[in-house]
Amino acid sequence: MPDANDRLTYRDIKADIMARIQNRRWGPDQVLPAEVELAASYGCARATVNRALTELTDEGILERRRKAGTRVRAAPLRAARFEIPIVRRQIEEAGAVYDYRLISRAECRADAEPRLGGVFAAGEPLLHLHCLHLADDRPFQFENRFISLAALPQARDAAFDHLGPNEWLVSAVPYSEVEVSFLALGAEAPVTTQLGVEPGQALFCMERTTWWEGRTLTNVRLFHLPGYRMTTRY
Amino acid sequence: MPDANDRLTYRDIKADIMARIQNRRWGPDQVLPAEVELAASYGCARATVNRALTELTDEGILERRRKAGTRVRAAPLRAARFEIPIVRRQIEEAGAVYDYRLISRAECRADAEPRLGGVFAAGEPLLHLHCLHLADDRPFQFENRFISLAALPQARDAAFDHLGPNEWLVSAVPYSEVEVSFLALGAEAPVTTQLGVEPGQALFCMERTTWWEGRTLTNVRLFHLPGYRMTTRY
DNA sequence: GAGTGGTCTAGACCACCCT
DNA sequence: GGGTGGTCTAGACCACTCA
Repeated sequence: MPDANDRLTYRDIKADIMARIQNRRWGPDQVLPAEVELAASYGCARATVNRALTELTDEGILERRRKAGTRVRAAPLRAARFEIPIVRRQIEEAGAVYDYRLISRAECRADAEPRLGGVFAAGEPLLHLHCLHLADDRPFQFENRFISLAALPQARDAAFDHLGPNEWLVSAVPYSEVEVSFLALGAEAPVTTQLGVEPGQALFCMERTTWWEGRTLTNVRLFHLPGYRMTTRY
Repeated sequence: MPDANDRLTYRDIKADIMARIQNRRWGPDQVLPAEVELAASYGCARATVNRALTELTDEGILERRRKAGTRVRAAPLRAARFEIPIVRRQIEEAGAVYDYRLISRAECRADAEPRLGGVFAAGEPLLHLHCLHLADDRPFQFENRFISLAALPQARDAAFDHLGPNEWLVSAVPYSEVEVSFLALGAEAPVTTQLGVEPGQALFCMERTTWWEGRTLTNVRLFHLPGYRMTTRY
């Protein structure tokens, strides 16, 4: 019995269904009434119920199969959504002054580091950049980036001394396919000197690889200061 | 020009719009035609276009405001979805045999560790558990958990020697509110001995705090082996 | 004020897949 | 075979917010 005389929205229905699940009126693995029945009992159109149920399914609370019906997931399949921050915006939103420095810029081949073997085509020419992102003049994030010169030859003409490679890439090739990983790495040179941390210190690292039409464009490892964490609620 | 004579689905329309954005036919910050016009040009109902545009907005590609219309986000707001794994299922899906061991079980107060101050109510009685999750008899994940005995007194009666606390909690209080963090921590005792790693070794850690009706139920830190990473694509 | 997206309705057809 | 969810349609009203 959710609302009063007013018409129900799909949000009301979502909330009501969620409440029934939390109250155990609809327990784990239990099959819910069919959409038509729910629509009748809520006094609304089937499409409205459908939207509520579809969203709860996307959120991992329900499980739906044609003919089998809708049931409450016994172990809710929880998925956390993390916004992938753009470092400049991240720093500025924290009220600090963003600054950027290019530390080094060199060309190399894809076999320079063993881990690049699985990322780029063998022997492909790469641009290798080390960059530092600062918040209020203090190191905030160290960037170790490789850009494929085979896929993006125009990167050779970009200096990257004032515009960071991320912002350059977003304007050159937005909306590409991306793989993101979070991992923990012990600090090694040159991260240690740039971030001012001890060797071996545990650092939170975000690694990102970007493709465009099947070709690897860039791979980057972003190293954060000790204590950094990514957080979300659900 | 997406399909042939067949009726268009909202997926076709999504794909077509995405393609136009990638081809720069609709560049960054450009305003798209209104829903009614798109519907006319695709030869379908407005609701179908609406669903496509709504999903692209949720995915961070578009930005919509009433009256202002729909525009292409200049810097696509990317959000990555990570499934929060249940360790037993994670191990079994990798084709390994799951095993669980309770390492220690003790009662303490919320001031036992300084970091618990911000999580539990001051001085609250807690159950402190150390657990090990194994894959094929090898350590896979170390669990350092605190459970509020004020909020969950029935935890006192659970032995946790065969059923892990996560599975116990899921059956006791499913569908609660959760905050998840990913962070990097240097290994310390007792993690070092349980996972068999050197002190200071960088470990990927997932921390999770769970509430129910405003009270903190549990806080857990899950430590993974070196090299562990969480990955997703978008 | 007026144009846009947000949502609901009532009806329909179909694909899937359980029994 | 038949019941279920997935999707589309055509129309409608409303809330927001820009100019």
